[in-house]
Amino acid sequence: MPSRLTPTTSASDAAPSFPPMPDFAARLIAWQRQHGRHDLPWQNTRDPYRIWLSEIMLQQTQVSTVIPYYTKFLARFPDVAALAAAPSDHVMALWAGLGYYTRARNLHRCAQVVVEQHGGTFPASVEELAELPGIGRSTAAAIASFGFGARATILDGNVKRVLARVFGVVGFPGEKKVENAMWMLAESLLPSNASNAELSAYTQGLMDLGATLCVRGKPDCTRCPFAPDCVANLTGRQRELPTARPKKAVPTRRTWMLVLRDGNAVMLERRPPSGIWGGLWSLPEAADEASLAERARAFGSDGAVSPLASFSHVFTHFKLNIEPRLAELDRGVGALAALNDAHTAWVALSDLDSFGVPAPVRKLLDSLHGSLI
DNA sequence: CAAGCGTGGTC
DNA sequence: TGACCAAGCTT
Repeated sequence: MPSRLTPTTSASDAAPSFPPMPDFAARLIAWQRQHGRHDLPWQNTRDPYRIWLSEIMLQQTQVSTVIPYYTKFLARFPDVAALAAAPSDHVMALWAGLGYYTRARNLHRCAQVVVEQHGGTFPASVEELAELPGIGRSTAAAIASFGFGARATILDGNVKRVLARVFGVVGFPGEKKVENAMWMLAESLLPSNASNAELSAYTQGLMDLGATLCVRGKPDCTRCPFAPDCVANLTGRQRELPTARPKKAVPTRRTWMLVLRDGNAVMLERRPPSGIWGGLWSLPEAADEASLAERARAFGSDGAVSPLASFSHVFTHFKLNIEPRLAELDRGVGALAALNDAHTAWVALSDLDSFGVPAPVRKLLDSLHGSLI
């Protein structure tokens, strides 16, 4: 029998077991009610639509980043029917800047499935929720817990960090084996005889503990209800748990972007539905200087292309060096409008809000707009 | 299964 | 200032 301070799971353990933790749920619920968060914009409602919308936006995204987007979406699309009926381009335009654009597409599809196959009402079970586009196991549990008081566990970044520290779970949580062990542990910690309200508070408590006390950098163990039992706290290993992601070199790519300008308008191209910035509107690109000049001529420019300040943008898995080039046309607004189709759009620099434009491209165009005034 | 998928916060 | 990663899901 290992000491309760001994890590009891690792990548090589076939059947991990964990130290006992009496009253984990009761202590967490009590802590959440006294010290947790109760005034986030998506709290104090049982409307599954609002809960779902917030949970999708919060995937891999911090609360402070989500709040303005959540407010915008709720104002424009007050219910699931309004969202389902909206054109895809409107949804993408409103999502622009938030990242992970597959979420926006799945959000829209999910709204349509709820309307067409569930009569406009979100299903109440975790199993049915998890079948909907963009809703995985953890998000389904969050929606079911907050919306219906269901007994289901989440397992997000907060919970992984809390569990790794409190129970001394060793191994990168992104690894399947470690994640599976954490799902088992999280399930085992759910309270057995709790009310709907208590189950909601329990789920919120998991998130709140990880987001406000058991943070990555400097966890505030003095205020933690699990400090007397926490493996990381008792052994001074808060910094080592959870186990960090294995380091990997980030490759660099380079692209040339064409700012084709006619007066106050620029030309945008719709990107392919999958891949980086899928489905968004961006600038025409080429793999080198000469190819870009060729594209400019094909669009009717005289071939005079001038350089703008280059910059780089870092994604999760690669770094992109962007070489913007400026070319000018003088056709006038009326002639430009006739060129627009499903893949091409001439857009006034003052009207970019109507299009889903990637954040770094938006910044480039905004700076250009500013310099033209 | 691991890889692909954005952006901004934080230190 | 670059490293690290956040209320993960899909392929």
